Amino acid sequence: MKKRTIEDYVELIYIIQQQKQTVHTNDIAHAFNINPASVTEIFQKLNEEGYIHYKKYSGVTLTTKGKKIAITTKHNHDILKNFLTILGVNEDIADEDACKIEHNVNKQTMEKLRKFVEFVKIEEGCSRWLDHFKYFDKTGEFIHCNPKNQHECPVHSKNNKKT
Amino acid sequence: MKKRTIEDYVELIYIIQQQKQTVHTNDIAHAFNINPASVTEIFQKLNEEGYIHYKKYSGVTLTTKGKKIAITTKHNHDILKNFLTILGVNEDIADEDACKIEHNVNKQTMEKLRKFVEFVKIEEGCSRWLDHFKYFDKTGEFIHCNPKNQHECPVHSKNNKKT
DNA sequence: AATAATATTTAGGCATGCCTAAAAATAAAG
DNA sequence: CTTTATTTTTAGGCATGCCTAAATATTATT
Repeated sequence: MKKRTIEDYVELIYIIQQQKQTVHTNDIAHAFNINPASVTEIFQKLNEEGYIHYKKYSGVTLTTKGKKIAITTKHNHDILKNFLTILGVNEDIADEDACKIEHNVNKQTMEKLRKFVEFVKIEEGCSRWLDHFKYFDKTGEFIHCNPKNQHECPVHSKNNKKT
Repeated sequence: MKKRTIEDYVELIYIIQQQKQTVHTNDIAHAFNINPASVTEIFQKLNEEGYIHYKKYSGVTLTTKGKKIAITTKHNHDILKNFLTILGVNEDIADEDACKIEHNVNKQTMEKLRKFVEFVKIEEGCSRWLDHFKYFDKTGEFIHCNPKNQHECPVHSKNNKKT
């Protein structure tokens, strides 16, 4: 039995809302594969706690508070997913795991991860170490990322075709 | 209300067992700050499911099955903690977050993280990029990790004192 | 607009992970 | 070895996050 949090629901509502304006019980029920009746309960709770505007039978929209939560949650999710993707985790798994991690994690941790992703992004194209990491990941072989070794580096030397 | 899993308990029992042989309800109750009565219930469940040997009033020990789970869980925990520490997360936060993440995460993800930590460990001392990342984390300034820039790199040039 | 189809809600139920209070077993101190 | 203190267990309770079945709204079809 999966345990879903307020953030999960708010985030999903946010995503659906970008295409549909109002979000209905069935949208959530399908996406999370739970019973519409359960979604009604959740809507009631989210409404009480001020995350959504809810009126019986009319679907819901996010309040400002709700939208704010949704955005930071989605933001965290994206960072995590990007990060995992950098490490070479498959996209679908990265997505899944990002979901599981995103709520639990300390702000500082998120911040470091964000920086890491940003760092790698800036490095893009000139990052030898990441190539070396990927090579290490694939082959188990470690090449010293040392300028003087460069000519004999199987990852970066000219006469080497990267797979 | 924190949600703790079987792995959490088994792992804790494992850790305590390394110093105490048998683990008592109060040990767990203190460590997790929950009521001893709740621990009894948990012991009963863990016993039924074959993770521990349990007899009323006599404390518990891990079964082979339990020990196996505990070891891999602790292993994952260590990887996560090491990883977060590499990124510069404070040790206590790293520990806490490792706890939260360790059960939820895909095997592939764990594997990539493990490799990453291993990679960085091997690189130890000759890893310019990590220094550059830390510098970027601290200052927001990015230095191209390019061999020809090296002489003007504020992180690695001789006439620079690293803080 | 009447009826059929679909969507939503209500009501009642179940398992889980914790709680408190009180009972029972064990350990410690005189 | 008996009384007291401590630990552990039992019993009963509560909130949560889901479920099903049945009732009620809404929407679509003729």
